[in-house]
Amino acid sequence: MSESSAAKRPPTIDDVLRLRAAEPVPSADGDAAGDATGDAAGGPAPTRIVEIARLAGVSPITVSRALRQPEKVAEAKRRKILEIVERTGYATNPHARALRSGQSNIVAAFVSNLQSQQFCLAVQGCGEVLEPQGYQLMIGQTSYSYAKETTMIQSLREMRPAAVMFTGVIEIEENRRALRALGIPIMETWAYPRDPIDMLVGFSNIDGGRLAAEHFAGRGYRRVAYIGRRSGRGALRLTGFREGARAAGLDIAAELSVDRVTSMVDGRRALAELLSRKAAVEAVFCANDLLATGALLEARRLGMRLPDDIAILGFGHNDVAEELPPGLTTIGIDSRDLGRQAGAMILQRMRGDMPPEPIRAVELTLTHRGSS
Amino acid sequence: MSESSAAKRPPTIDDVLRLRAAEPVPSADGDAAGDATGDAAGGPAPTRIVEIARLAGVSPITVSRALRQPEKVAEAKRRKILEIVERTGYATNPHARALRSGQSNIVAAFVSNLQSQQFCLAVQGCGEVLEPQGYQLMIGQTSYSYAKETTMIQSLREMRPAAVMFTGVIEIEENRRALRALGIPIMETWAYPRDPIDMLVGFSNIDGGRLAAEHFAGRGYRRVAYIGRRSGRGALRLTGFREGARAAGLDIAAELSVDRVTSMVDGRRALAELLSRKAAVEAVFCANDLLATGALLEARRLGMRLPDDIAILGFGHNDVAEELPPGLTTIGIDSRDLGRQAGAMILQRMRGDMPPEPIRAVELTLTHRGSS
DNA sequence: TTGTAGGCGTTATCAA
DNA sequence: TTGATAACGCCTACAA
Repeated sequence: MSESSAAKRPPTIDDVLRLRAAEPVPSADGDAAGDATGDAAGGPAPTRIVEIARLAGVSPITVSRALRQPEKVAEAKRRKILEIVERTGYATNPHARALRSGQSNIVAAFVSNLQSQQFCLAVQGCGEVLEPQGYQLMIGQTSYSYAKETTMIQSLREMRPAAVMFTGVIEIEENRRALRALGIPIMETWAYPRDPIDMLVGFSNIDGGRLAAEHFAGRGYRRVAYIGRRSGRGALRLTGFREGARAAGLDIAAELSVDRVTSMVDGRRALAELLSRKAAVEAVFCANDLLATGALLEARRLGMRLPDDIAILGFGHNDVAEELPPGLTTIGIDSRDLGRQAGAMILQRMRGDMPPEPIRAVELTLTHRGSS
Repeated sequence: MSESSAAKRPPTIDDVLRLRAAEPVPSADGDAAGDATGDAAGGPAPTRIVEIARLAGVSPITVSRALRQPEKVAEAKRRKILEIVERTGYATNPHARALRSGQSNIVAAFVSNLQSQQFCLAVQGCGEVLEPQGYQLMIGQTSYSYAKETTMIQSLREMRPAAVMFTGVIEIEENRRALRALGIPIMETWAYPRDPIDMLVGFSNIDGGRLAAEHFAGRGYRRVAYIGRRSGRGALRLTGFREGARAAGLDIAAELSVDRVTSMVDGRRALAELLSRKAAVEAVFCANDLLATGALLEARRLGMRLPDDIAILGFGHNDVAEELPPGLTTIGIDSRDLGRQAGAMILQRMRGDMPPEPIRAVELTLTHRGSS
């Protein structure tokens, strides 16, 4: 840093412009070591609890208590200790703590896909609850691959987190056993199995599919179609859709299987394929919003009017779905809230309380917009 | 699990349907403990290196070496040890290792916004390089907040990661010092400051802005406008845009400041505001694709033809930008590749090699589509 | 309320 | 190439 030696304030426009591309000059250019954290006392921050203990004139265990169970330390001592900790910038070594206590502050969170807005929201919600309590989220991506899921679950044995959360449920029996064997809180989400490994905040994907069929029936569509995966949650949504359609007397004119969903293009293609079948479909239920937005865009590209020429219904409550004219009708949950609930339950279990109810359901809602 | 006791195979449709909503039954229902990982030898996996040492008839340190520096252990012993480790499912305790060796296997990655496709791609790319080498990414979100950034950087002192990566650069001097004081590899990205803290894989946002102006000039637009933030990277892109516009003789008819960008709606609003000014703008450069897609949608909603009535140019190479008719022209980088390069450099530094060049530039490209 | 003693599981160091 | 010894920093168990 050359022009500016200011600290403790947000950067101004000048700071920002300082970033202007220039010859790379790798390092600092002589700015005096000043009041950076840990240097307040004039030296590097202490790395061991004994140094704090010495400064405070108490034994190490008292410092330890002052940090973890302040109520167990006399007011005066506690204040003095915490003041010294604050001033010196001392930070507990989490490895030593975890080694001795057997308790880590890391919670592993696995998402099927980091690109998914809803999964990220759920993880964020979970982090909002856990981080203020001193836990750190470690995020991994399973990429909808059973092989990768298995590898990551194996790696948990090494990582030794305090708990694990998934944006999904674990289907492979061997993985379920491996998770149970960890002996830590395990949170599954995004479905409603009857036998979760440990805890669950979920919803019934079958109900979601049924809701889709009921919505179509209510709007007067008769010939309907499904686009989506036939495995995992897609299969469940399809099952519910079929049941709902049968109950309402709808005619399922087509079920289009899309195995890999990586972009809207997959939805575009699927709709084009569906239309090429000349099945005279009035309404399409897409198993997720990425497919649905692709289908919606394709329909408009072909000059079709929504919902008159074709109605489209998605799943997932994705943001983009709201913005694309005429607006995508979509079924979904409040993902951030799901994450918060999951975080709160995990927290309870880590603290040793068994939560009153290890299984919770979140509400599925349908947001009606112009596409149906 | 009731119907199915299968393991070691991907789930079939039947397994999936088993997940059908039902009465919540919290736990397992008597499936015999079997060959789950760690149980292959008939008992729980060993948790200490001495147990492996005993089984192999060697001392603990030899097992430790066989795992970390196999070349230093005699062939026969090494094979025997690794076979036992494999068979029993033993996993090294990372806390003990980190405590004794002072080396963690955790790399902290901070993104400004987890919802950003490009940032996630960069983190994914980084993980692709680091995870096979045994490192784990710990992901945090700074939410474009200097306060949160500061808090998270403080928490690094406790976390003691092996390295830190940011999808951005650190502007606040105090934070820069705190990071330097950690004494670990620090990676900054997404800009091109002349004095990175430690290492950088970046690009010049000023060049990006200039590229935008040059593109407009090349397509024959004269009256142009800017929509975006006036802090951080937005300010840099604006600076470059101004320079490019001046050099090419363009007329910047408006500069619209948008401070919080959370959804496309911000872009919609900004364009509406811009149009209300009756500035007869021909082309708009939006500092990011979220704003640009919002602007594009708003323009179409108003019945404007792109690019004839108005041209729109974004920044970020976002996926969605490709799909929205008529396709958004956008400037950007290969984010996954940036992440991979960053990961490789971090790896080199963690292994103690100073990489030949601590600063690398990635290429900015313009993808031309129908919106300009 | 505070302190003493000792060990969590691993690896650095030194010695053979 | 292998091993003995000790220490990393903290917290549990127990005692005062």
